[in-house]
Amino acid sequence: MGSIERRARERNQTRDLILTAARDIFIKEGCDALTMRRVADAIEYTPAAIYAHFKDKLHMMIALCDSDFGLLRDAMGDLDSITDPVQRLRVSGHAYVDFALLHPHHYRFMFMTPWPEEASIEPPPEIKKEIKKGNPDQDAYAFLTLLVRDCIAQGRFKPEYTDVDLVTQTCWAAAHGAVSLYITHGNDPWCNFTNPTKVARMLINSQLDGMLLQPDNAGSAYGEFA
Amino acid sequence: MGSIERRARERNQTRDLILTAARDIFIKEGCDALTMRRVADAIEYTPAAIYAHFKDKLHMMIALCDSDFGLLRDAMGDLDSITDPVQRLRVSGHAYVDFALLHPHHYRFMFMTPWPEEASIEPPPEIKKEIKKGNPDQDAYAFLTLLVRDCIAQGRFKPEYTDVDLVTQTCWAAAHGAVSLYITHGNDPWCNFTNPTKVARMLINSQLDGMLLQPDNAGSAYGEFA
DNA sequence: TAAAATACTTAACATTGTTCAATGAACTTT
DNA sequence: AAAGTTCATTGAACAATGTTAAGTATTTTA
Repeated sequence: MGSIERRARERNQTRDLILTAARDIFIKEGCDALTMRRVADAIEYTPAAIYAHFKDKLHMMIALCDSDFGLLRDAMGDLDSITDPVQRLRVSGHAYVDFALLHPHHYRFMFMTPWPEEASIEPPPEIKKEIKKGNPDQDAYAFLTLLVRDCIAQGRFKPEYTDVDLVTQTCWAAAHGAVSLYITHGNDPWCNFTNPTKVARMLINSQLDGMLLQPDNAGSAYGEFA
Repeated sequence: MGSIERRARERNQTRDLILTAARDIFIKEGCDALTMRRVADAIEYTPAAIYAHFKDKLHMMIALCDSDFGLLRDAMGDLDSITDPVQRLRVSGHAYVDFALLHPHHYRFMFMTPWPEEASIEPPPEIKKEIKKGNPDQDAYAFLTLLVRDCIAQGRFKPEYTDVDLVTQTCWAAAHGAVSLYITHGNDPWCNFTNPTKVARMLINSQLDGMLLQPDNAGSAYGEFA
C-alpha cells in the first residue's frame, strides 16, 4: 500500500535528476546551450522522457529557476534587523543586485525574458509545500512594495514620490537597470563596464537620495563605493 | 560600361526590399516572428536568396536596426538649444526613453540581446556613407559620456559622482532600467505597470537630483510627471 | 559568339522542440 | 498464481528553424 508513495518519491527523484542536469548546463553554458537532448544525454534518458515530468521546456526552466530563486528571498530576508525603512530599502536593493550578479543566467531568464501568458507556475502537488508561494518575481515585487510603503508612510520621501506603485517600479527599475545592462553589455569592448556592483550601488543610492525629503548620508556611511 | 552601376543599384534595391519586408514583420510581430522563410515569402523570393545579400540572419537584423537607429541619434540630437548641461542630460534621458518605448522591438534587439563577438557592423561599401559611423549604441554611449563630462566639469555633481565612466553607466542604467523592465514585464498581470514613461522620468529625475550638489528643481519644472 | 559573372532556385542537411504508438516492468486485482 | 492495469520510458517520427552546395538561367564581358 505504501508503494504508491514510493512511486511518487521515485518520480520526484528523476524529476530532480532532470532538473539538476539542466541546471548544470544552464549555469555553465547559459540558456542557449540548454537543449532537451543535452539534458537527456546527461542523464542517459531519451528526450521524450522529460515530457513525462514537465509539460514543456519552458516549464522545466521555470521549475529550475523557481527553486533557485528561493535564494533571492533568503538574500532579501534578513533585513529585519534594520529598523530604518529607507535603509531597509537601500540594503534590499543591494542584496538584489548581488544576487543577480551571482546568478546572471537565472536573472536573465527570470527578469529579462518575456514569458507567454500561460506560464503560471504550478508545481506538482507532491512538492508544493517545498516551494515558496507565488512567483518569485511577483513575491519580490510585493516585498518591495511593502518596503516602499513604509518609507512613504513615515514621510521620508518628497511629495512627488508618494505613489506606492510608481515608486516601487522606479526602485525596481534602478536595480534592474544596472544589473541587466551589465548582463547584456558587460563584455562589450566599447564601454569599459568594469564594476557593475559599483554602478548599481551608485544608481540605487543616488536615486534614493533624490527621493528623500532630507538626506541621510547613509549611502556613503555604508561604504557602498568601496 | 554604366551597367555595373545599374547592377549595383538593382542589387541595393533588392537588399532594401529584403530589409523593408523584414522590418515590417519585425515591427508588427517582433523578433520571434522574423524568420528567413517569412521574409522570403513576403518578397516572393526563396530563403536562400537572402544569403546573397546578408551573411547571416544576425547581420540582416543588424543592418535593419542600424539604419533605424539613426533616429535615436536624431532624437537626442536637438539638445544644442539647451545650455545647462544638467538639463541637457535630463532631457536626453527622456528622449532616449521616448525612443525606446516607440520602438520596443528594436530596443530589445539592440540593447537587451547579447550579440556574438564577431557581430561588428560592416555595411557593404556602396552604402557605407549613408550609415552613421560606428555602432549606434557605441555612439550613444560616447554621446552620453560627453554630456556627463560637461556636468562634472562644471562642478554640478557631488564629489562622489566625478568618475565619468561610472556616472555615464549609472545614467544609462537608469534610463535602460525603466525601459527594459517595461518591455519584458509591462504586460505581466501582477505588477500594474501602467505608465512606463512616468516611471522612467521619475527614475531619471530622482537619480539626477540625488547626484546634484544643489538641487535645481528642473525635474518638476519641466513637468515630467504630467 | 563564347566565356564569365551574377542572381536566384532547388534540394537538401542539421538542429531544434514536441508528439504518439509501442514496450516492458511493477503493481493491483481476481 | 494469473490476468489485467498502470506508468515510466523508448523509438521513431514530424514540423520549423537557419544554412549551404550545386544547378540554372540571364546578363555582361571579351
